Amino acid sequence: MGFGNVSERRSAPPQVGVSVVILALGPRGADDTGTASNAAHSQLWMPLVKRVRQPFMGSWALPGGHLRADRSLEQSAFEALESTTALHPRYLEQLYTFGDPNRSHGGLPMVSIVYWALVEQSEAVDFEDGDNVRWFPEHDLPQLAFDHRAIIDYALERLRSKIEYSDVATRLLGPTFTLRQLHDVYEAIAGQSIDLANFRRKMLASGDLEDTGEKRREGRQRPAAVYRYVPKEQVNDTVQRAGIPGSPSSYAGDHAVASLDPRHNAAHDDALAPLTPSAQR
Amino acid sequence: MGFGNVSERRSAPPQVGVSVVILALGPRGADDTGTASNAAHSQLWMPLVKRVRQPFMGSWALPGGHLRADRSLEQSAFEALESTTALHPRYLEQLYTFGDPNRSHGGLPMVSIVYWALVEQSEAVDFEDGDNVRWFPEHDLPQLAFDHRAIIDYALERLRSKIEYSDVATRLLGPTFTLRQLHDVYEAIAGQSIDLANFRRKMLASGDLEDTGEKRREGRQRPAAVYRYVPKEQVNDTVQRAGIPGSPSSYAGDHAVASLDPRHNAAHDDALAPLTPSAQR
DNA sequence: GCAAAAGTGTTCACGATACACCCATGG
DNA sequence: CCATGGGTGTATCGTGAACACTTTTGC
Repeated sequence: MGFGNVSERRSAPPQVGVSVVILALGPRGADDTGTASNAAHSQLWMPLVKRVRQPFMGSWALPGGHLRADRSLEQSAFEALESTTALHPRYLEQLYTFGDPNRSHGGLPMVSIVYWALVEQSEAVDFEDGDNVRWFPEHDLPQLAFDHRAIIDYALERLRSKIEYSDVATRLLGPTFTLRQLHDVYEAIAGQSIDLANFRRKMLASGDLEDTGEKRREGRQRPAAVYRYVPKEQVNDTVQRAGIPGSPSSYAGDHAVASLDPRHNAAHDDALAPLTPSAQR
Repeated sequence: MGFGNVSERRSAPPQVGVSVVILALGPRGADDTGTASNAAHSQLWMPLVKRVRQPFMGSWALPGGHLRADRSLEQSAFEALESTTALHPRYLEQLYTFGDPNRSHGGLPMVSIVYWALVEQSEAVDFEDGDNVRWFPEHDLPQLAFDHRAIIDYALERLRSKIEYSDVATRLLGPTFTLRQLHDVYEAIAGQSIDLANFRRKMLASGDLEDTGEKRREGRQRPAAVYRYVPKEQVNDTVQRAGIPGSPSSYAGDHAVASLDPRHNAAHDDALAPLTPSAQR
């Protein structure tokens, strides 16, 4: 597969791959090394893989894989995620496509279609490290290969903005949760304290939380009510378009995946596609 | 360039290209055909090109082009835009990457990295149609090739959400404008009437509009003050990352390109990259 | 001076914030 | 019975929507 000469190689299309930023809520108050990060809140953690070839051999990098012509981008992202980390995301959304010619710093030009995923805490609860995959807390990342550091920052930005108008926060928890747990997620993502009383009211007022009737005791005092996320009426025309962002869908069985409107890019926005699509918002 | 057999072709990577959704503000009240669309506001128009090969030969489609390993994605999008329509965008941002295996409906699997662009009204003021390129109003689009209709809808969604927290609206006008002109843009994009008094106050309160001192007469009555968009203080660390969304930059000379935070997608968000980057928000 | 558009003022409803408070539970 | 966290009440503030109003211009 050799190219003829330099100019042919220049006008040739670049290589294309998929990468995934995977995020999970870290253990309560765990700060790993005693870094200066505020130990009050939980932190977001993510798995990274060690590169075994040049360039950036030995550096940590985002899990990734190849594209296949018979798979949707999302499926490719899902497979890359699953094969490298064996995790099952509760949320998966395209983040951005990176293709700057010099992002590979000496390697061949590479276009990366990047997705971001959320997995629930219990999936990674032990934050077990394999041979070539290891979990790192958001505030204590190692040196990263390529432009992966910037990509992660962008994913975190997206998460932070998206938490305000979608249900992404619930995807870091299990299918049911207490208001305090949800509150913790919001604080972890925002990185600052949020008034619990007002938070509670706002969440309940949204109408998207359904009381399961169940009670759960987190600490050693009074048990809290357990809720489930149930998006309100899906006022939506049935215009369904495969692989089109803004069309959310179910995933891996019963895990609904949020959509969003592309504010800011909103903008930007989409959701899982593989299974039964069902619109929202 | 033939592949060996079916299974090889399946696991092979798909073809990759760039496409661009180009939007401009249509002439005042022009409705082309007397369709049922509310003739009160202006409308958004976009140029499409006629396909000259299968699949979808003869259908209208988004302007597009190839990727080159020695160009950034944005540059490739810019070149595709320029070579097919000869337009100079005042805004260019990555929209989304589409790669569903059956979006080509019989053609080879194709991944499209789609950008969206805004050009100012005067650039396309005559909405002149070339041989194979023609302008269409948002509410009177022809049958489109591939999934391009859905892509356009998504671009419009993005524009509509992004207008609320960025300066995209001004990119549909020239460098200076009256509040009424800006108001018209907002109404065209929103598709509904907006209280002019409140709109005026809100815009001025944002602090991003600077009175040029100039006066301009649109109709035949009292001339209006002319403003220029001047983003407030750029409170931003100098962390600059090439090709990373959220980092806006200048373009084609003096045309600054807006950034955004990725709400909704924000999605979703980035801006021009080629020239001197300078952050915002 | 009249029509049309530019530009200002005033009111109201609602949502977000701050913070005081009561209730349920386990030890 | 008391400490801890669950859960509620309430006053205040700022923003956006509605709409009445004044001012400036051209004919």
